[in-house]
Amino acid sequence: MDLSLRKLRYFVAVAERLHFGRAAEALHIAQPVLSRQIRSLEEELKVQLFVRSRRATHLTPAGEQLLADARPLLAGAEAAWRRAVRAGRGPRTFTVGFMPGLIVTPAVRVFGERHPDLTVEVVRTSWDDQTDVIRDGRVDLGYVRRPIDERGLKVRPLLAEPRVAVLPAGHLLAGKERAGIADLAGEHLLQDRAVVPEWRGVLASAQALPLMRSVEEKLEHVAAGHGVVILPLSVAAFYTRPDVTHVPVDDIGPNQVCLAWDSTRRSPLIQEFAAIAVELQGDL
Amino acid sequence: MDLSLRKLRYFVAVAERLHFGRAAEALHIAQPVLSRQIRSLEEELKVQLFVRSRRATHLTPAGEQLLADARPLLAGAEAAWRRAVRAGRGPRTFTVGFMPGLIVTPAVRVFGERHPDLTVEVVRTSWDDQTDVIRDGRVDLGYVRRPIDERGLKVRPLLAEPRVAVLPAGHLLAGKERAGIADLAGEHLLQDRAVVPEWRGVLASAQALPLMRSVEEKLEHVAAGHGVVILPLSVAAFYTRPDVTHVPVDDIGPNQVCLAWDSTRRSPLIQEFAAIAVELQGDL
DNA sequence: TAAAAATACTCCATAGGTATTTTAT
DNA sequence: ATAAAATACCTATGGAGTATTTTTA
Repeated sequence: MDLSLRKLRYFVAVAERLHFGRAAEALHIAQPVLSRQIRSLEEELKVQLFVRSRRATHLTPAGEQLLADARPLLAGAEAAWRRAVRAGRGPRTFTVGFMPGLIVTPAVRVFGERHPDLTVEVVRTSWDDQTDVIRDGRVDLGYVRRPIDERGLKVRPLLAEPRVAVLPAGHLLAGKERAGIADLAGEHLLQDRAVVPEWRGVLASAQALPLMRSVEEKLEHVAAGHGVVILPLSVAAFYTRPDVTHVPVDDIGPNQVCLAWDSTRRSPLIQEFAAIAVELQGDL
Repeated sequence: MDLSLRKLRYFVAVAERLHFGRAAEALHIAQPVLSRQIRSLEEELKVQLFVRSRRATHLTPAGEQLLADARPLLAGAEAAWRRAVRAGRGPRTFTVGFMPGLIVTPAVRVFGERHPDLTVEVVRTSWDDQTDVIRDGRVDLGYVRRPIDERGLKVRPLLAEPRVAVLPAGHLLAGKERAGIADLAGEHLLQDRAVVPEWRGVLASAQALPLMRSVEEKLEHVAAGHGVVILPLSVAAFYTRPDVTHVPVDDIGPNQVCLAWDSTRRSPLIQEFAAIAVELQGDL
């Protein structure tokens, strides 16, 4: 009758690895336990989820379907748990996430003044977790930068800002007024391709990306001459260092900044914060 | 670690009734079992959910918060279960929901022709369940009529159609070209107020509404002279009967018809169906 | 034949039941 | 005094473990 979220979590672990032994290890349980739990899940649903063959395990169509639903469901459960615990402990809080370069303080200040009883918290996010923190309840509302996976979210465009190429200070293009994306041909893009779709079609050297979790680390690599990064203007302007400059790039579309929140929720606080943020934006 | 959906379901039952005994009865379990399960949930979360006093049980703030998240979570679990089972049994299906008066066949036909392997099903919905069927996975996409609770849904406006007052054939307004909402003063509205927000401000007789689940039943009551209903033109035009007519009402806004689907999902099939529906709409 | 998953078994935690007690009005 | 929830106590199922067998490229 009730779907077990534990079994669902186990299922996702196996589906991600397509290997019972390694999934069991990752879950810190014994392999036979996992085999039995998956089998039990299959019996409850009366549906086969995996095809087990000698040297490979793979998903059935039903398994694919379940996997698609499982992740948001688990994130939702985590979010519900976290929010309930938070509501029970101490003062009421409202948490805002934001990506580097975005200024949230004015909106937070106005919002905080209207709700003196509320503790307003602020969390800096990154490309990797900017939407995860919304889905799993760590923040109530996030300032995000597109492109994002909008599934499960309510997204409200806030502003668009131009993007620039960040270069070593000694670069040919350094100091130029503007540049075209063609001028970057041959450069190494120190970034996930998906973030700069316009990069397709550029003749560029493809190398393995070093792991860079923060803007600071990206700039370190740029300064070291490993390549260039494309950043929203406000970010490039914020993280200033003498050995790095930036030039606007004409044919790269602007970066869209949006407000986003969990689409299953309609808290008056979320609505109010969003209204304040939009209004303050209009003032600029 | 894992939230138990069973306990969550029990929690919702108690939160809805604020009475352990009656909730236990509704759940077909014994009252002490329910007491223990709720207590166990409170211990897992380390948060008090209910305040139990002698003749009343009520929710704590944490309980309120959990209740807000619980329902979509349970609906999501049900949807995931249902879709997995469906994907496992027989041929792949795509299910479309629609409200009375809406014509879905052209879109279904085009979509079905492009996917000969797919079984396309159609489900008629009502005011009460038009969004529930989306949330709990009974349909993949729905043609809905606003206003709806948009939480958890992705909504795409499709068309707007004028609304008319449906009257007995012998009514004063019968046969008129147009009417204003003021002309309906004193009439009994056989409908949920929320559906016709413009009705506020009309001097109208307030009576208990008889239970009417379908358009047919509403028309029966209109014919019997019990009052009037406001319907989208296409609905009034479809359900024709000799003892009932309708007149356009000027100052009631048009009814908006939208496509809606579960916002956590982004299936190519849903996208494609939506595109076809929008395109066919443009042709009219 | 060897890696991978399934089965066999044991143990304890948890969900269920009934009977009874506590509690607050 | 009494309605409502909590506690006590018992049973059965389900999840966890280890040891072992089955399966198939």
